[in-house]
Amino acid sequence: MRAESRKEEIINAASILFKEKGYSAVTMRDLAKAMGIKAASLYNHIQSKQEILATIIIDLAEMFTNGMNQIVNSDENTIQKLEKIIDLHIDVTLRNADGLASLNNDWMHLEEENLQYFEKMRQEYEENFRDIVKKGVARNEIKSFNIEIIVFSTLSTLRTLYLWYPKQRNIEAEMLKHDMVSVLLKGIV
Amino acid sequence: MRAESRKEEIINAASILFKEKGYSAVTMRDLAKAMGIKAASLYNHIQSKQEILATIIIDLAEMFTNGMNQIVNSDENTIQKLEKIIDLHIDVTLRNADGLASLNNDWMHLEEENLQYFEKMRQEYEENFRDIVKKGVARNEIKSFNIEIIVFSTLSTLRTLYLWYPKQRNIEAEMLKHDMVSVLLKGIV
DNA sequence: GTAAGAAACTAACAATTGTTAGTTTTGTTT
DNA sequence: AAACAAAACTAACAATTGTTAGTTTCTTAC
Repeated sequence: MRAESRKEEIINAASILFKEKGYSAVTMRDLAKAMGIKAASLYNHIQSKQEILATIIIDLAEMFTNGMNQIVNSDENTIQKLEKIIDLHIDVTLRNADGLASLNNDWMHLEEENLQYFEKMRQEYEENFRDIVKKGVARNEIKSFNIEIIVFSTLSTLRTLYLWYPKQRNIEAEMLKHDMVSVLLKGIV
Repeated sequence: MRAESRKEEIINAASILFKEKGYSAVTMRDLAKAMGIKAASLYNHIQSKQEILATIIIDLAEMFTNGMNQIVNSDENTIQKLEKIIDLHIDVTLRNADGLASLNNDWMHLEEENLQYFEKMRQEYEENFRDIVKKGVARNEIKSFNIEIIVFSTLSTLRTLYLWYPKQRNIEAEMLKHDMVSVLLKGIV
């Protein structure tokens, strides 16, 4: 396992604090205390509080974007693509559940270019998702409910995984993937 | 339509700002500007910033608690109860979508008694939900996937409605209820 | 038109914020 | 042991925060 750089340690500590109280409510003194140093010392490793937030969010958003691009460019059927999207969310959640809190709740505190970049990625992600569902309905692979409702309902669950999965001690990733596919696609009744 | 008191106007304006930036990032001067007055003038109507947050969140949490208690104490079957829970979330969302942002994202900034009261209500709500699903599985009204996954998945979608529904111009409440029941209970495949 | 309450205002406060400058300590390499 | 970089420190800053005190203005009822 690669040794973490001091900067990475700070970003990980920040992810946890941001998850607990949100970006705006966490002060640099809070973060320093969590690291066992003084606030001014943080600036030997990072440029600003904003840089921390941007690093957390943009890295994660790019993971989703890259994952979705691979899925879109594959020649699988709709159900297989949806299964891969579920896999993608579970994988990213397992890798960085703390950071996903910032992506979901604090993206609006990004500044200028990073905010625009993030919003563009998010919009394209949702459009790719919607197109997959739309084609699925057109090909009768998916029931023809309102498309927006299907997209919203599925995406809500996947986006909120970060809040829930870390609390579950006895659910394996494979079991989660399997049951999640079933629940989201085939229903519970 | 009943005339809004000045205090209610302030709380509604605060709900919108809290939704956009979160409780911690909204200053009393931001709120005053949105009301067209100076920050100090707010204190003729409210006691503190914290009181505003507590009012928004506790009122909504009590709506959910009361709604859930009615459902639990009814003698309907599992599917009917789940449908009523979906109805409840849609109704509360339609009534106060802005406030739900605070309930979902800023509850941890409540202080002392209100924080405890909220956490108690939330925990009981989730337990009631879980019990309904559990009974449904035991009676073979619901497929026997992992219960936690079913509860999490359904609740995630319902809790996130506030983010999504206000943006939909051409979805009627009745149509939303119908398709949401179908998607969540019967699946999309 | 005056009394009274509601609702706005100005001015200021003490505390906290992110950040910088300059200095000292720690740890490693020669 | 000397040299050097990494990483910590102290002290302070200008701006912003929620809130209070005291005062003025607006609205309504008699």
